[in-house]
Amino acid sequence: MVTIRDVAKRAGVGVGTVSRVLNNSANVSAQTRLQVLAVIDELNFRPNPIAQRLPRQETLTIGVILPFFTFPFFVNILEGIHAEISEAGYDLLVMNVDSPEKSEQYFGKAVFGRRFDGVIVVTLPLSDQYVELFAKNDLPVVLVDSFHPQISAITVNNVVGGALATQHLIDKGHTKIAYIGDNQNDLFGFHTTQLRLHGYQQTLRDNGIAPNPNWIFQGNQGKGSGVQGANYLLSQDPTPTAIFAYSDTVALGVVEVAEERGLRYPNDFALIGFDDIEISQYIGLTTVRQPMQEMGKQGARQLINLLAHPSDVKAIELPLQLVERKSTNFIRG
Amino acid sequence: MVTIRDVAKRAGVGVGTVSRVLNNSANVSAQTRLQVLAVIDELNFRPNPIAQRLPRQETLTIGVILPFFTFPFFVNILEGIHAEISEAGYDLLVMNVDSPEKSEQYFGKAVFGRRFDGVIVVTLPLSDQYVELFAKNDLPVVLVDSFHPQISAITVNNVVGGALATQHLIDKGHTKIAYIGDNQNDLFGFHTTQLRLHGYQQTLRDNGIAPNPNWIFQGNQGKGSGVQGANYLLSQDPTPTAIFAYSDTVALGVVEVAEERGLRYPNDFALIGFDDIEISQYIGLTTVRQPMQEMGKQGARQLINLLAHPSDVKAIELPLQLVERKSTNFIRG
DNA sequence: CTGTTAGCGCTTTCAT
DNA sequence: ATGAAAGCGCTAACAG
Repeated sequence: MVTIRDVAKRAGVGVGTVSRVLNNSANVSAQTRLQVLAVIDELNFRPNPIAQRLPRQETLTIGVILPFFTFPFFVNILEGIHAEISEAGYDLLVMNVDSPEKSEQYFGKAVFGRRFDGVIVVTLPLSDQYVELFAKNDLPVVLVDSFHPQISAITVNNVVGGALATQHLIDKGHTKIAYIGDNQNDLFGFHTTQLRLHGYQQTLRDNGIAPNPNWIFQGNQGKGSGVQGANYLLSQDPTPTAIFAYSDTVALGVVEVAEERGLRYPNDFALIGFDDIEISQYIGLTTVRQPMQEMGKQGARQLINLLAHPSDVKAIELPLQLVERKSTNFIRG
Repeated sequence: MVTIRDVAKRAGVGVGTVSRVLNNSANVSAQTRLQVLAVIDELNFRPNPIAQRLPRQETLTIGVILPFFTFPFFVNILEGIHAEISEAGYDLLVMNVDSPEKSEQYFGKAVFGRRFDGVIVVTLPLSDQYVELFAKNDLPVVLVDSFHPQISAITVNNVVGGALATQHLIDKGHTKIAYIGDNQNDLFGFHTTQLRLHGYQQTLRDNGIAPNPNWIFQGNQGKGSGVQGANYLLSQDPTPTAIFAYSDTVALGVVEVAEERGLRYPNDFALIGFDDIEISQYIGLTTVRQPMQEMGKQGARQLINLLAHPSDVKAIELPLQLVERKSTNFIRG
């Protein structure tokens, strides 16, 4: 293993000088620089990143804490983050939370471990306690798809999203509109399902429609919520004509049940989801699109900015967009 | 920031002792251990991982080089790897190759960077040159969905996979069977498309069917390959009755074109894919399932084993499984 | 069993 | 502009 010392010796200079050319610092003559560079090349020397990090007191790595790593929503956000972070020369360490204990464990690792120069938290809520801990340790954090008043955050407006979806259904002529939520994440403390529900209820009222509590179902397991929800709704009397599913994944469960029962959208019922994951275009699902990759990118950019300007906290809200496909496209004759 | 020195001082012992209790090494009296532990707790001390890595000469992190991070196939493999790696207490650094240059860059980073204790390469081929470099640097590598005779590898048998798919179609009564490959990855040097093609051709011959070169199409862009391939095949005369798509993603492209033209499986044509990504179950696509997550897990386990026993190289082949769904389920009346 | 000390490979003053 | 030297926080060999 060739070290900076070897290079210095061979180039006939001090290690300090080698370090300076490595870091492009001023105060090194063109002459010497070239010489050192030549030796570095000759010896194929690469500085040991760990050895660099110790005296610099930085890790050059960013930690990302996120749940359910394989879900398309999170993968897309992660891709956005990864692109920006690696572009900026930082390493990315992914912490995949698949149980509440992991969450606690990773937050602890992040705050106390001196492992990261900054942290991005996706979807998971950040408690006041941790906000304080992050602050105390001068560790920049940004939230993506989550919110805290004192922390930089990239969000969409889920109430507006719920309203968008509901209004679309109403515009299509529906009045008997159901909502299937998903409390899967209650354990982790997400609360988007409540926000979208709120937008849904508000919009119904704004249109003079009284929300029917029998048409609101809160499941607790992604696609499973859709399955349970669809079965539940189909057992109601009267039955709703349109379903607003908390997420595209939940909508998938609804589709499954519908197929089993020989029902198909848009003719037998209307269906709208949320997120616009890739699969949605293949099954013709109308949905409210979240700019997932962009959310990741912006989050990463905010963090990188915070590294340089620690007090430049800001909250950014990205727009949601209705994507209309055949699942809501039945025109009553 | 509290260091090991602070702990030592406060506990009235030497730093060596503190280090020993930190690393659970023997030779420290229960008495002292308890005392030190108390102080660690009191001061809420956590050893600085970077400072630990330097003298230990290990990074405690594993690098994963993989392409197209967001594709379900890779996400699933990655999840398997992540689960095992983090279980074993290592950090995971993901290097997402989305262009040939990135590939070169990341391999260089892995070999020369002293950043990793070991590396997992997914799908990308490992050149002899790099095999040598990894060896020279005593850096363990394992390949997942890729192969090299001198390196531990987790693979499936793609020739057999091609045969499985083709035989299934033949068993369903088809003789006019087309293959749509995908050379997208040629740039990156994948070659699975050739292997599956080989299995396809071999199986046709074994069944006394002469492969028709007009029914073989090599696209070059995932779903796009399916789109081009389907359009091409539909312009042939005669037209095949069944299509074996290189991957489920390619099959998706075929479905898209078919829908545009008002064709639907299984009645108008039969379709089989490869991989069994999540979407396939929703669109009723028959496919050859790869045990993606298991491939990742086994790869990680092999690597962890190599860390302890550097010469214990082994090649593992995991089984493929035909998953029959409606896309091939037309029974000729 | 335990304290002391010499590094790990690099960065960064501090003189010169 | 540059060399020497003092750490960064920890581990591990050494001496007791």
